[in-house]
Amino acid sequence: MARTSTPTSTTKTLLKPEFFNRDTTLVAQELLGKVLVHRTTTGIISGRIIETEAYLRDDPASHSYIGPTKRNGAIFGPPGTIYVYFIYGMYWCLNFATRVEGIGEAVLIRGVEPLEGIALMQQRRGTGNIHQLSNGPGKLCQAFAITGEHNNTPLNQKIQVYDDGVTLDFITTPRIGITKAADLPLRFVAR
DNA sequence: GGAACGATTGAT
DNA sequence: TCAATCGTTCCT
Repeated sequence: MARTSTPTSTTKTLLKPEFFNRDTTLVAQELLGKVLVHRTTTGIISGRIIETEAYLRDDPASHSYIGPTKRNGAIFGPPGTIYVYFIYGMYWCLNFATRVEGIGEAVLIRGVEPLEGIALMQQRRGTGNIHQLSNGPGKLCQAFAITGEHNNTPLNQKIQVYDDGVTLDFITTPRIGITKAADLPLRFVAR
């Protein structure tokens, strides 16, 4: 993985809610290189974020488009609020709400590079292939043991994101798996 | 109350 | 290319 810069120290700074209280596209881009952590009862699982997508207001592809409901309420929560939704009857997907409370925008975490807890991820995913552990939104939630119980909870409780000084080059593409607003360049993938 | 569909994945 | 699988949404 190409890195445009490496950490100058081992400092790990937890992202504050204010990080998410900004332009959603910018947040999606800047989350690349940050480290996602889940402190589970069986151990710490972590990985570096390498793929994200932005979902905006007035965006037909966004779950928030229809306005606040019981399902999507977390998207309208305070910045950094965790939004986990169940999809295709089988998988969970992880998002972080952006902008001030009341604004329905979020960033979908689509892929991470495994760091800590790889054995736990392999166990949960049922494969030993490192490259198949968390390279998709449903896969990473399975690997990280992230489910609906985490929906609509604040950042930095059991699930955290920290900055260790790494920034990643990225490319921009249309979002995956959507039929509405499918042309918008709101997917960001680390090179 | 019923039917269609979805920000996915893995097998065929 | 397609089945798995079920909560949400939308239509009647």
